[in-house]
Amino acid sequence: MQSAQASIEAVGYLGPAFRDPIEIFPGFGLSGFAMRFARNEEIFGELEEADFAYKVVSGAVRTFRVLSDGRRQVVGFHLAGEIFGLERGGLHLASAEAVSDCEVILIRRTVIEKASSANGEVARWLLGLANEELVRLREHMMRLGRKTAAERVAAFLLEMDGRCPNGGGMALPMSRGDIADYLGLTVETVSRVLSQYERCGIIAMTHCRQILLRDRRALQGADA
Amino acid sequence: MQSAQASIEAVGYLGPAFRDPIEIFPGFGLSGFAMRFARNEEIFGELEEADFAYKVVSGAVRTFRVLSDGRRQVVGFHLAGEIFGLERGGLHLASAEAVSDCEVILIRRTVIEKASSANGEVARWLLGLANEELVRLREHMMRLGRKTAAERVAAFLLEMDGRCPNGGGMALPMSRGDIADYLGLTVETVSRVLSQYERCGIIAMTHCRQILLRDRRALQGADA
DNA sequence: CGCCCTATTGAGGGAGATCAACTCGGGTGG
DNA sequence: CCACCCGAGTTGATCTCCCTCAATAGGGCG
Repeated sequence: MQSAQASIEAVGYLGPAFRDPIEIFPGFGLSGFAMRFARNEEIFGELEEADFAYKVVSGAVRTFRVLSDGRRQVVGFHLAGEIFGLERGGLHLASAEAVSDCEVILIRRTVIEKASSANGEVARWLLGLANEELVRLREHMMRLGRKTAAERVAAFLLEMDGRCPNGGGMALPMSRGDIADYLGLTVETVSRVLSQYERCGIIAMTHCRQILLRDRRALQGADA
Repeated sequence: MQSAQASIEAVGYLGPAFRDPIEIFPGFGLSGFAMRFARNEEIFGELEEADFAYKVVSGAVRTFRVLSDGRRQVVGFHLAGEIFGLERGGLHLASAEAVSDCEVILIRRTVIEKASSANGEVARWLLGLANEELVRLREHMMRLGRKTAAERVAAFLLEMDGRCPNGGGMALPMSRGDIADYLGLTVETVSRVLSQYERCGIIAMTHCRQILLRDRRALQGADA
């Protein structure tokens, strides 16, 4: 895991690291430049200066926090079109890494803040993003605090089914370890629950990351 | 638990239910009216129309969600000066109840939204509130997903110590059950951990809700 | 083809839940 | 003022779900 700066050369094989400026929120000069990151590469680290916010163009990103003894909590997965790293304050409160090779647009936070100050519509757009995230976090809090392993995995499958569709099923970009750290479980437990669901005919796994929901109703029930 | 409407008469003994309009965010006509709620009374329910946002004047409020089988997750505690019920969308995504007898100010959401549209400063103020909440939720997510019972309780004590000081110690407004449902634990576990901390001399409990942190360092360590 | 990382499966243990008994304290009514 | 009552809190014994440790299987990349 290298820093974003180091990666500019490191991922040269993926193509040009920088692209032309790209508009993020049209009409207010909120444009940024594109960068590519290889799988598992660090995009930014916890407590680093938060100079940029990020928008995923392709691929997937995870944000997470790590305790001193290595325990990791994945805060969220960010897929194409989504924005991350936008918290207030001068420092990032989580780390971000590429789940898969990916391309993201970087926008200077100073530019965003200036646009937000000058223009209420930008401020309201940011507010909308923050509120969407709040809804998701509160939902996830319920899972982490009060749901069983089976219920958490069911909720995860339903969440992802809408977000990364792939020919009738879904193509998960993340590993079992990422899922486990998102759901507050272990790799083994995630794997066991998935196997269980497959044995019951609730899901089908053509590859371990290619999952088809055969009985959405059952999963919704299991989600409680 | 009655609805907010029913409570207007129900809590008459607490004094007048309504007060004169009170400014919430000065200078933009964001004023509301005060209401009183008795301990454990419902302020609003999950999936009810979200006509109002709320600001705590005195006392404490809990917001929470409940699963069909009764499992409860407390999303947050709201003390004097804090605002709750402000999520986007037409429906409340959590219920709110008075932890103790309390007084809150109600502001029409339509008024807030109008002020936000007309005035970027209001929108930025709302954005700031949302971001504070995001920081708190992400921190709490780490606790729920990856921390032990002892670590969660330590984090809770440290959080509350700053928020409800009372003559050198702190006066918790909420029951063990509330704490347990906030931390994703059971009443028994919370009680056991607190007893443990008291036996070690890390805290002192004059009454069960009156707690003094004798060794903040140890708690910060336990918080990991 | 062979290596290594990821995923799966199995066996055993432990943190916290559950079930149950008991204590405490505050409020109410005699 | 005291006796009673009831909800809240504490403590103990047992259980269970998930974690831990370990071995095996699969799959992508050089």
